[in-house]
Amino acid sequence: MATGSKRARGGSGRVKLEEVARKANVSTATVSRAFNEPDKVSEEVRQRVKDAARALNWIPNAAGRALASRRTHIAGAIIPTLDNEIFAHQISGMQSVFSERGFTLFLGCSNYDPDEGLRQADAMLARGVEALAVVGESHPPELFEALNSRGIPYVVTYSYNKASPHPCIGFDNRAAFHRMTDHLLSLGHRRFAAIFQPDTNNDRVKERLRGIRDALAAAGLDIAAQDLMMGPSTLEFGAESFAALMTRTVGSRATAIVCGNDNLALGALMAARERGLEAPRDFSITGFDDLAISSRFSPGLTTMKVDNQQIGVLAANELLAVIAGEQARAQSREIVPVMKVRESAGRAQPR
Amino acid sequence: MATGSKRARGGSGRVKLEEVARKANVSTATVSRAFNEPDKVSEEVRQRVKDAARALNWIPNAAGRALASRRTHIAGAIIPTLDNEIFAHQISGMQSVFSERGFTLFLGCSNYDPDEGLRQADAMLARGVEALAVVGESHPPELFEALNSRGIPYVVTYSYNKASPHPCIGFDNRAAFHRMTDHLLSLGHRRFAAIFQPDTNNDRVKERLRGIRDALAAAGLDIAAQDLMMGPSTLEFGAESFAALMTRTVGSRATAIVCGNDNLALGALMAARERGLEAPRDFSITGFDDLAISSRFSPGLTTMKVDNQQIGVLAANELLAVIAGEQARAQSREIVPVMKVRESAGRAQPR
DNA sequence: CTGAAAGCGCTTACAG
DNA sequence: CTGAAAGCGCTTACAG
Repeated sequence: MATGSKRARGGSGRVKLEEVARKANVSTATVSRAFNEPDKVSEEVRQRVKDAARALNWIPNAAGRALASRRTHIAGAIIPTLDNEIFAHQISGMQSVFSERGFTLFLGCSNYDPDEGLRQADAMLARGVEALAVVGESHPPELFEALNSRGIPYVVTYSYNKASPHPCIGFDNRAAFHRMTDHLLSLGHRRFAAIFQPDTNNDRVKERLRGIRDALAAAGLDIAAQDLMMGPSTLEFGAESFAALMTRTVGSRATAIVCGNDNLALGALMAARERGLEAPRDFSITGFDDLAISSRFSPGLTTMKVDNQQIGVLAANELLAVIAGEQARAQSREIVPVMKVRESAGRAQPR
Repeated sequence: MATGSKRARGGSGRVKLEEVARKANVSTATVSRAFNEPDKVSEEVRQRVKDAARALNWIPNAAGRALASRRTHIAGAIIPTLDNEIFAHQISGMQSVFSERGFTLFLGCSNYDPDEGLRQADAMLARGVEALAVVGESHPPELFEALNSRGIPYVVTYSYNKASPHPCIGFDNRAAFHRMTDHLLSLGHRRFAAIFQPDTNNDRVKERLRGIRDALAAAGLDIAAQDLMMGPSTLEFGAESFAALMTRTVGSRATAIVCGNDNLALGALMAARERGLEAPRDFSITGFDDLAISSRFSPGLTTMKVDNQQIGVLAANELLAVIAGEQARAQSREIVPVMKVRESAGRAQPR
């Protein structure tokens, strides 16, 4: 009854630092220091405090701590979807680095809807994330403005673009597909088709298509409108698209099919097998991602590999370096995809 | 200089509720109510407050709010790994439900290390998660104790076990593999092998193996020690294991191979193809998961499908119901896997 | 090395 | 319907 509060505000019920202080016979300041700046506390007192904390099973309340210290030790990541292992691997890499450094990770999925991405970013900002990673550059300007005006360090992942105003950790999607197309050109192909995932709100896909077109243009070629199939990134769509492409008469049919990813290419290869068609005898085809199955499939799929987990690791490290004040801004890092030449793409057959 | 604080404690630099109140000419209490209990504020004042907030680009500080209200609007999920699409889909389902209800999601991966899972759970508890979902029951007792002693609602996902002391949202792994084994028995198989992922710290895998053994025991059969291959859940291990099993002389060789998941089964099927062996002519094989490729593969893979996204959705809804006080405890929900009978498992061939 | 106390940015019981 | 003010659980500048 001595110093009871005048208003009933029932606490959280959790043990609080004050109780630890009382039990250890020290001030609250000392308890705090014992955990956050241990060298500033004498060996003996430190031990006493830790014993008391353990005995009471105290877990510091992060809200109180965050309010007082203006640190949350929370980082956030926003990806389009977890249904794609590419992004899952990236998150996995980030998660482990952050966790190791005492950061907990918020995860948001935009489902390729920029507004949803913005909403989730706002929710994370309100909760005091100290850094944010977002996939790609296709986001509302408000998102980057919110980050910049609050001085929250961030990186764009998966895309890499020299000219970008944002720190990027990823690879040059355009250059990668330019390279793949050059490979097919060097095999003698002159007639190209493409099977792609949708490019709505997706700067990576747009860049990939541009890479193909750049390479073809340099050889005086292009992809005809009817030879560009765009749809869901499923085996089914890969298969259907392949079937559609093969309805063209042999003379005007593409000999090389560039797919936006391995899944689409594998779907096409399966459809081919059902029709008795074979790569590289009857056509050539390429993918992107180098899924585990792509190398073991028959024919082995020519594709490109990107270490997505590493993208996540690098992104987290850059963000942590900025948070720690080691650098003013996240630095861009370019990852170079590795080309995997296998049997699915061979020399163009004379017709 | 009038009421300046006596101590320099430089704030966060962010706009705060107090400034919104000043601009709108109301008290801080009114600003808070305008957002959290709008009916308690007159139409006109509410509008004035919202305008002021917008003009100042105010985002509420979640730490302050959490401290005062003892609500964080944060939930957490701990899964073994994101490298498995099964868990990625589950998280995806949870994420979207939570996000819709104003909750932000912490994601932790234990990498099948119970201590790491516990550490992440503690970090989440310190940050005030209002609910937690964990995959499976293989966790240190401290984890569940911490949850229970703090009254944090939780669910175990993916596993379902009638006898479990925890609320479970998932399926009965043992029953599923019992069913699959019965299917193979009904096809006349009497000699079984299994290719499985490791069962360390993994109650789901242990239950699956038990399901197989239960079904076999009922038929007076068992799996010989050398016919149980256990290793990484990769195509490679599936392939190697198949090769190893096929080195046995035909008479003592398994005719049915039960795989712990589709990936292992697909690896085995690929190895078979390389050797000129074919299912179901030369052997029968089953998987679990029904990956997209499993139905299109040739032969189509007999397997079982679980809607993992739905598990995530149900888990999030249960947790939200408890948080909202609609029920005292999360309720268990059993999902029933759907059997997909395809060509890879056929009648046992006479030898 | 340690403590008394102010302050972090909100919410909410109380009073009107 | 609105406001004055206490309080949520910590950290930290200041003083010793």
